[in-house]
Amino acid sequence: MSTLTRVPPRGDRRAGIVAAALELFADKGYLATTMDDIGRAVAMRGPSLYKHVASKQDLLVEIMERSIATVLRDHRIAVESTDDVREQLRRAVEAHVRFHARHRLEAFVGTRELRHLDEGNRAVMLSLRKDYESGFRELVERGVAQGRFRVGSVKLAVYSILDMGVGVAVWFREGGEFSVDEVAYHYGDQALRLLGAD
Amino acid sequence: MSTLTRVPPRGDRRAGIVAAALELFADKGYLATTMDDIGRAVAMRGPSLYKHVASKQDLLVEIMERSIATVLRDHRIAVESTDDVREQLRRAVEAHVRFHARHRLEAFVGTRELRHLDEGNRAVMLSLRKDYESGFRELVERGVAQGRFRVGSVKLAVYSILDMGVGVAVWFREGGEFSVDEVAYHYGDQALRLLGAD
DNA sequence: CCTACCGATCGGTAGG
DNA sequence: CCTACCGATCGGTAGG
Repeated sequence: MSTLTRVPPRGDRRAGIVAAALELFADKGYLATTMDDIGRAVAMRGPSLYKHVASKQDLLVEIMERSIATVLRDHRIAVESTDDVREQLRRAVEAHVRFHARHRLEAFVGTRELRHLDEGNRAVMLSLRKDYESGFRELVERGVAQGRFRVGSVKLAVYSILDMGVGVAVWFREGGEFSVDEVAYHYGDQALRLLGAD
Repeated sequence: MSTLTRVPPRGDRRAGIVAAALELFADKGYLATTMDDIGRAVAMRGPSLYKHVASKQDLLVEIMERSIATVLRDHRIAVESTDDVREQLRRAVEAHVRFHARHRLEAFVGTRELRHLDEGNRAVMLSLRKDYESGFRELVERGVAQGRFRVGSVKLAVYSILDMGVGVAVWFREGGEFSVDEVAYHYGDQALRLLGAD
């Protein structure tokens, strides 16, 4: 019976395509990746992809939107999980680092392919990234106001903490010298040191 | 007389082309930049560039080689300028940050376009970057051995310090809130805090 | 989901 | 340093 044949549901097919695109965009770059490349990765011809996605650009947008949504959600959860600003900062940094270790490819594509987003999509993405940065800035400012952190410059401290987390995506390997948890813990610690936290 | 006419010397013409390529590669990316784009920036047609450079790839190689050579030289000078490991580390971080503030475009191209280097060139570049990283690692290890630094992990501390410096290239603006010197000083300070330096 | 194909782009060469 | 042009590639559409 036709209801028994294993036809991958529509959503799964599309998800597979997005996953393949993510891997290829991260590896070769958006421009260097062809629709044929993506098709080959999911056992189709390039033109067949258009039954599932509207365009190559659409794939990039979907990847980036999912990424930033995850990051923002994890950040919010971390900050709302406690009232102590020092602990909030630690958990926010840990969430930041966990994302960059677990979603290395998304992290790459998210920053390196920003310029290949269409005008409107890029504006939205940049604004969401700004929000994320602001969340950290407010956290550090509050810690300073409460006398819990001592920094030369809030702005430079925040950039430093975020950038060192972003860097994790470059070198982290599953099954390597450090587990995700270990890296998250160490980076939380380093961030607190950098902030002169009590 | 012909010796009086202002013909730009050969080297200058080539330097102008490399400079234009740097700006375009950083802005649009290597693949998205056409030889016509570069030509337009120096008031020529694309094909005319081939009188000065062998290929588009050559331009990328030249940009990257110059970059890494500068970084390695500045690092060496910083380390050789004193015997105190704490001061060596501070000066090495300052040199690292200065480079990423002053040569923002080179920094972008140097990391983001690595994958568009031909096999051989890429191997050389990766090896030189490894050398740079090793220089920092040895510095931190020596500081730890001398009891001057206290870190959870040398490796993670070095990655963190390097990555936060790399991040400077993203947001730094000449004439902005901070001067190059201020940024270099603050980052040197943050690195020492992160290392638990005495 | 496939083949055939369009229209546009691009690095590099020819030949002044 | 320029125009003309080659050969190859690519996103996307037509029409099954």
